[in-house]
Amino acid sequence: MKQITIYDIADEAKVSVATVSRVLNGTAPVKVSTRAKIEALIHKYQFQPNALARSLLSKETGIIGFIQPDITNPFFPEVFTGAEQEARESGHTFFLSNTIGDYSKESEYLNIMQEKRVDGIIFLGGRINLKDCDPCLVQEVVEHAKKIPIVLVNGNLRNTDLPRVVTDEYAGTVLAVRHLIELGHTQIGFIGGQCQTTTTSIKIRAFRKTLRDEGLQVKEDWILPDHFSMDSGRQQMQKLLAMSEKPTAVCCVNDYTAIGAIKAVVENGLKVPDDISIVGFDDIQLAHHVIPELTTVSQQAYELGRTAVKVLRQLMNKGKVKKLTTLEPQLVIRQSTAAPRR
Amino acid sequence: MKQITIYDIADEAKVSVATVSRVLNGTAPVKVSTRAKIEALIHKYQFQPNALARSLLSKETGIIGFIQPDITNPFFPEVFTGAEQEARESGHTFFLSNTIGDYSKESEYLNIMQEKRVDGIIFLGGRINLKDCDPCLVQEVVEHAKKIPIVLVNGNLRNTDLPRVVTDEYAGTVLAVRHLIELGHTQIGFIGGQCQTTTTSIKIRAFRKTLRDEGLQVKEDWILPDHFSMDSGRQQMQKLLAMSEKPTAVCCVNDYTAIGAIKAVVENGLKVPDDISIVGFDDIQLAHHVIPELTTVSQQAYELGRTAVKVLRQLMNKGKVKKLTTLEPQLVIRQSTAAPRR
DNA sequence: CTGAAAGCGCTAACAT
DNA sequence: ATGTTAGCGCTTTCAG
Repeated sequence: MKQITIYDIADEAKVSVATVSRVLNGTAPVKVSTRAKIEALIHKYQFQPNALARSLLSKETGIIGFIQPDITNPFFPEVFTGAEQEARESGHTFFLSNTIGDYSKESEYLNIMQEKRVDGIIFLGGRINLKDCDPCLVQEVVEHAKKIPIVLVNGNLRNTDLPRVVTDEYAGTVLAVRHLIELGHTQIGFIGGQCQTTTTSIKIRAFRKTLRDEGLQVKEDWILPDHFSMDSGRQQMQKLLAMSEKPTAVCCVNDYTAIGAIKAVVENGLKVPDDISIVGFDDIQLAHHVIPELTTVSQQAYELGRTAVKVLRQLMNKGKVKKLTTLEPQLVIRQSTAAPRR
Repeated sequence: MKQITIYDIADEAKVSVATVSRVLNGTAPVKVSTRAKIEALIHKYQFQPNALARSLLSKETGIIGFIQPDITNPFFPEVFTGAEQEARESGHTFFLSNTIGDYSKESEYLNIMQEKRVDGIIFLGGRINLKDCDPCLVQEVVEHAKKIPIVLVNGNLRNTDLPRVVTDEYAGTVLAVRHLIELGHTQIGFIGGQCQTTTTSIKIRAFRKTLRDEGLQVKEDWILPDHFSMDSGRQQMQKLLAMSEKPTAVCCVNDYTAIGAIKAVVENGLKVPDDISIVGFDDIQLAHHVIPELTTVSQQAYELGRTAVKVLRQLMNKGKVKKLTTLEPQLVIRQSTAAPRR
């Protein structure tokens, strides 16, 4: 169990630690014979230099902190996978946290990451997605950002100039609503999301505006935010279906709620899209495995992750960074939307 | 951007670093007035002690390495969530890797984790799930395990005594097959998984044995391993449905393939469970949101994660550990299984 | 109660 | 080509 060190190698090879360090890093020429001797020892003991000691000196850990709310919602793993892919280029690896949108956990992780001297942080969800975030929580992030590069993904912090990478959720929602209108729908509802959340409020705003722009009436009763889960989608759709006057199409805050919504429709003996059209948001992998396959707005989660790392890397290299990178979402038409009955 | 150190604090407080260290750790009494002075400074500069320096000394990083093949398959995030929950008790956090079952990536991560001196490693998937693993790959893990505690989850390494936490997949499969037989099925197929994988071979073995024990015939053409993805389930079910003689029920290697299989059935204009019963394995959250809700075998993913951390902790504390902890799977009957037609 | 100093494992001048 | 040595930031004896 004892970890062996550069000294152990040096002793046995009868050279100084500097020489061992040199063969380890190829940082200066070493005689072939002594190099061979040292390499043999390294192999013999399966010696791995202590990264803690190295980092203490170099001030680099090669670690990126990834703060995200729910690893169980496939959207985040997809972003993570993109980030990981991109990070390979620069040899960075990840320290992952699961905050469940709990602000105190975010603080905790922010501190831990700072203590562990990660090279940078990618922040998703939680407080950066709040319409009205407590200034203290904002300030906390700003303080950390003074010491360590942070990029915000799909979120924002008021009065702050942290670099951000976002999907244009407004435009995405417009795409979704227009699609429904073009199919001939005039009675459209909105389901899911939390009001205090920017994702939700942006989407609802785009929803209302598009409806009005197209000369349609916005029925407030049909706007039912609640949560981001499948269960939530199911429940809200249930409510909608219990109303005397029902919409013929529904926009959902994300694919998870959309899947729940479909479930509710089917449970009521109705059919998607025949009786009611449903459109999601995110385009998680599952979206085209569900029955019926989900029409949705692609956020390019993977690309979002890659881009976040690219921006973070610029920041870490003290290069100039675009304060805002926007990815354009795309409408993906599949089976869950169709023209309304008759 | 400059990180401040214990020296900066000591200087400004006109005390020695030792004293600062004492208030930081509460490791010895400090006069109230000097303590106050120091604490004020710590707050003023938002000082966070450098964990690298600490770990260098303490030989503990508070980090657990989590090696897993596919963060995109919800089963793994569920295990991870359980692990994280349990790890909070001891203040451990996670270093995550995504190996995509690529053995060279596993090696790479094993090395990185070793260099970073993580306190322990939880290993899922990849080589530990191989029926016939290259001895070199086995040896590599064994070498690492000499230096750092490793626990294997749902896998094994031949001729090795690394502690393991596993679901009894054999028993789980028996449960699934029996359920189908009790419903009256006699024509049963098996879909998904990779042959070289122990999960798959254990399940297929249990599948065959149970069928025979119940006096039923095993039709080899109906055993179609391939992969673990939804697409794979869809394709294999497609093949099954194209056969002249078809089974009336199908066991799937996991929930993902089962969902793909349902998809294929519906695409062929048939119904689950009316025309064909389907049972999955894992009981991912999605299983009860899919239409029809999936009958499956619960692996208690969350519990698996918790247990893995518990065992790992014992190992880290050099306590005695059970070499093998087995979790009993449970049959969860939902809507995707029913008695065969007529 | 507090300070001086050694040392954790490694790298990077600076010598030789 | 190789050795010596001074840190990196922190904890921990050992003295006062």
